[in-house]
Amino acid sequence: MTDLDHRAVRVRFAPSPTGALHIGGLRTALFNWLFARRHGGSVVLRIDDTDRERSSETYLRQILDGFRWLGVTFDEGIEEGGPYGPYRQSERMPIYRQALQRLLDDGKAYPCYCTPEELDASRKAQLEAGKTPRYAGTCRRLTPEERAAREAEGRQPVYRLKVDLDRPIVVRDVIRGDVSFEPEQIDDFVIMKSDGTPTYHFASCVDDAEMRITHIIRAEEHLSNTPRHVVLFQALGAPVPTFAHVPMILAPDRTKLSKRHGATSVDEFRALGFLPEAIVNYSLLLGYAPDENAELFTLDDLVPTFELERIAKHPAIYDVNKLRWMNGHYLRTLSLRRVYTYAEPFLKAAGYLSQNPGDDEIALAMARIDAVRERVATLIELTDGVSYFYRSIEAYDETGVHKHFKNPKEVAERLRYAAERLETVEPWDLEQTEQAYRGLIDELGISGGALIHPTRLALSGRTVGPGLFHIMVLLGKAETIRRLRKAVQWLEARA
RNA sequence: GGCCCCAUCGUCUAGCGGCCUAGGACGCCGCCCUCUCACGGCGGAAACAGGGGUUCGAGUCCCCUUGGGGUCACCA
Repeated sequence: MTDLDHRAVRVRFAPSPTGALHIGGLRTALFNWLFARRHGGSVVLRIDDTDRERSSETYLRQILDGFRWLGVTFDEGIEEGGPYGPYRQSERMPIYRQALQRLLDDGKAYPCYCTPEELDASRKAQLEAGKTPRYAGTCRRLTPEERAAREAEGRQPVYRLKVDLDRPIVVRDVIRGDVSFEPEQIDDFVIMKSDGTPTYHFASCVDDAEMRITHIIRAEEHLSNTPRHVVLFQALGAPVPTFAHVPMILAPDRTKLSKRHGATSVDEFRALGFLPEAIVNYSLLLGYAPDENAELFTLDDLVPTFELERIAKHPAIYDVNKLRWMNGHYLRTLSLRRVYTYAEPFLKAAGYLSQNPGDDEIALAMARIDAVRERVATLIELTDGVSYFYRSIEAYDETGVHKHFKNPKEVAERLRYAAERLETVEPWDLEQTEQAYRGLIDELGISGGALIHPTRLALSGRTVGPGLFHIMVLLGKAETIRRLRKAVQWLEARA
């Protein structure tokens, strides 16, 4: 183990492409990345796709694409290559077979012909008796004749690791300290399935050994499996890596994250209009506290001081509310250019932007985004927030009508004056429009709100939004006046 | 059920024996700013799961209880 300390740090993130990359997986990947960067080591992205049934190329693409979007990079992996490839377990079958053969030759593994039914029955019985189910070891004691007989029957065996322990297995975990497991907890477990593919435990350990992984940073759900892995590394004659089991992220109902909990995957958050900066920052904040009170940070900020020891031991429940707040924070503090880039696909999808917007179109969009971004939390809301700049108003907000279009006749008259007054405004900017309005308000001897609120409703259809004169400028003179007149008509029809 | 991990405001957390009448953030409530909504600023309510020890002294160490989570597959 001490020889590990002298080797360059090598960590891996090994997702199984059987589902989307969720926020917990992302955080684990980020911890790996941070640890590698902190110690000048390498991160490898390995794909655990030994389950051919459930693995899909679609999920794999999604995961890869998600990391790209988030700006998370790997040093070795299925796309970047590297000296320890292939990095896809489905392409490493010969390696597992060789590893098994070595174990067989050393007498450390043996074929097992028990049927699933037999095993199941035995397991159930033990479970009911309140014991940890263990494989009885029947096939371990098979004579060559018995073995040959079963082969002759055409039975395809699984292969089990021969586990003989005379003392507890101690897992050295950086986050939790030493965790000890009694020998009777670990039986002769299966390492190769009857179809010739390795089990997760086997593939994972063989690869970690072959790829010279020094630290295994993964989710806590694997802690209970770890003594098996320790035994496997030893059987393979490989150094045992240092472990760090990071706590899980739970849904608000305190159970494991799943589809029924709404958005939990990176893709979903992305579609909902969350920014990479916020997703990365927030997921890290769940269980990691860099400094006393630091909450807003980037991945790079964390590198110089990152320590696995600072990761929380207890599971965290994620809170969309705080993510929303954080997203809003990035929406209003990131450069306008960047926010525009993130918003662009949303605006295009809504039909507000053309497929290849010109400079003027982009400049106007940016100005509109800038006016709205400090009052929204997501890109979806941002898109909604600028909607009335791009399409005419289909309806006036109901409570707004109640409040500001209360006396149709009176309001119509005021808005007509306003339209007339605005005709004369030149240049059409913040100062001139406001001056014109203030003047009119004075002349009419009314409160500012009495003219401003109905105008906002007339121009945007809403009661909330950017400052009124900002709206006017961003809408343009002609459109502002057109909407005012339209409101006048609407009001007169109701007077 | 066996085994393993965990336990500070509703949520994320700071705290590694005295600096804690427990700090910060989100959310919530008030006030200020103000043409609305936000943003921002100021203030407030809100937690050491319970019980035993150890110690001059325990949120911090130990034990038990309770609670939560994980794991016990030819799934990863």
